Amino acid sequence: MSAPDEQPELLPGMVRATVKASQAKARATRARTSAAAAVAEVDPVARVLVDVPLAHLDRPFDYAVPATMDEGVRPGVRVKVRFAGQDLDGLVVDRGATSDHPGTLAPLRRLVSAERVLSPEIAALADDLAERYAGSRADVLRLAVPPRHATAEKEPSPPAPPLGELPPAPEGWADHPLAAAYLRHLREGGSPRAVWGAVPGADWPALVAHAAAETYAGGRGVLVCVPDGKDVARLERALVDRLGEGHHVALTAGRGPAARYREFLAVSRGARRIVVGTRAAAFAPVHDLGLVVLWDDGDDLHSEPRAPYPHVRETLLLRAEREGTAVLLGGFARSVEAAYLTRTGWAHDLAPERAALRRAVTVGVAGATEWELDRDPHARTSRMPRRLHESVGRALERGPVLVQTPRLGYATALACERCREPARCGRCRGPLAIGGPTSPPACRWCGTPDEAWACSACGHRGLRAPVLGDARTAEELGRAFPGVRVLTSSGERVLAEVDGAPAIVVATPGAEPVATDGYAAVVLLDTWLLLGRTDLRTEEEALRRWCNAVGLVRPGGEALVVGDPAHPAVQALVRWDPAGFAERESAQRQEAHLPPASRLATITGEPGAVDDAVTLLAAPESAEVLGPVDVGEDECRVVVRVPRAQGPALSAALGELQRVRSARKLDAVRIQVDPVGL
DNA sequence: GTGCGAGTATGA
DNA sequence: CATACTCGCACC
Repeated sequence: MSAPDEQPELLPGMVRATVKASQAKARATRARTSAAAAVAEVDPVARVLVDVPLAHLDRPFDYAVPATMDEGVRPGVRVKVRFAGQDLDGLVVDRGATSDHPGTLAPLRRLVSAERVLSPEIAALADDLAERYAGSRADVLRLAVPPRHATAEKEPSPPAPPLGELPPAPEGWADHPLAAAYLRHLREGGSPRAVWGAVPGADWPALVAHAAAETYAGGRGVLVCVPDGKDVARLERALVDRLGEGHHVALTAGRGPAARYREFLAVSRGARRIVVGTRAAAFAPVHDLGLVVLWDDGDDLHSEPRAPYPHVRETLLLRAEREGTAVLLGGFARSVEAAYLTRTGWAHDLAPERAALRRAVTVGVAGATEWELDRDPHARTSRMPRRLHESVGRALERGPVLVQTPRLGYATALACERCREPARCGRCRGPLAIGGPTSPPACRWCGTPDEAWACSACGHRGLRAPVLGDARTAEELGRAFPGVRVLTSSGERVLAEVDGAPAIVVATPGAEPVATDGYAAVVLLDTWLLLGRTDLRTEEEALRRWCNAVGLVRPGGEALVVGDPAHPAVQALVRWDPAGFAERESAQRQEAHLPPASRLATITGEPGAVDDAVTLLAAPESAEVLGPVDVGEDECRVVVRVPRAQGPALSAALGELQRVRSARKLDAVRIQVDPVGL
């Protein structure tokens, strides 16, 4: 903050005068026993982001820096300030000689700690994200800066050891023609951006660790975000294999506040410059950030459930642009958003060679339709057609077999027992579901019970709950393959890893254990169930889950899909073409004015408040307002949609709306920009 | 959100 | 005219 040339000495002097006046006034009016503290000689003004939940107060406020705190008050430190009659937490974002505030400045109440927990980069990121998601900086900062732990803060953060000789590079990158150039750029300090489609069976943690090591060896920091703790553990092991101990930290939820803060400090102090973690790690203040990596960006664990609901992909891409870093967006599957990045040329496509894919896995479809499956005597007991049963039997001689089955209760809708036609309400066509063990099936939309249901397609009167769940599946498979070890991994009891011995491993999507040397075969059961949902991302999400399971196969292994070979998502899996699928999906969404070619936002709340908000919203000309629709709990929701180019204008309008509503004390509405599930 | 001053209602 | 209350707005 430097004074303009034409007023060299004037501004600082003015501020000092103002501050002194404020102290005089405070003395006079309150007649405190102790004299008001002197103010710092140089840069007596601290700009502070105060932790207030109100949108219209979401901006820095200026405070006078007492001389006693002169040393410690620097950008990024925590302070306590008097604000609207209460003592609140704040973060110093800047210090300067002058203030724009016309009144007198209150002094900082207390310097909580001289530890600089908010770097300028993360402060800027919080600005970007608050703007983008129409939320407040305070909310973003609550996600970005972990709670202080005084004991952990007293401990020093030992520096990372010198980088030793690196082991030979893993082979997997050779399957991607562009990878060598990409990795070279990383090492040389460049900022290449790529969307990477991993080959099934690839040891992706080793490949990510290699990319991280190249960047690190070139003198820069790395940030890797993965969906869950299981992936963090895998990546940690890969990083240690590659670089040795002590070069990275893991930032995950559920490791306790002390550990969390200790690891955060190791990063903010620059003692560690490689970070791997789950979504909270996206905010890690890595020094000299050179590369951000996001694995499986389609996993909805990357979507933050707390306001303002930022998505890790968005957070990392904003950082990459602002901090000029390289980007690696990897996965076995490809999200529509990732496809959009390659389509617009924002990122390169680090696609695998066709030949490598052919070597990696053979995907076959078994049991053409569920109808056929039902007529097959084998399928009666195991939901597996004979051909599949034989393949699994053979694969079991070579190693473990993964069987993916949809989670119990994943789809609660009922279907015709005979032809699998989804059961629909006779009145409103909504899905029928079982309310409880004794109640008759009822419509999930209008609530009408239907005791005399008959299938509209075949006239059959029997209903089946389509999901059998992993426990039942495991039991059936145990009977079908006597003497074979059957393990399950789902829900509360998730296995991280299984050994190479023959076993049937039944897992729900996302809970698949890694096999030490990969699975001899991967079987996908009940694929029609994952496709039975009706939301926007059903097919993309189903394909993602299948690809992630098939990704665990050992090189040269096989995958078997029980499903409809004519379905586009099943075809994309068989041909292993998630990129092409995402590309087509992306084009379709563009035609239908859906994200990512459009930007959507939802406004949710009491009907009156939502209605009011829509009236108040100064949306861009091109905006469409859809709804409101009832979403239960006396709440309703509208969707606002604009072409992507108008996205920033929509965000700005929504932000302004929140500030106006907060200032006028109107009933709160919840705003979500680009919500994942719609 | 809280605190405060202006403005309005109410009553001795 | 004194006191009690609501309303609106600033909050550094």
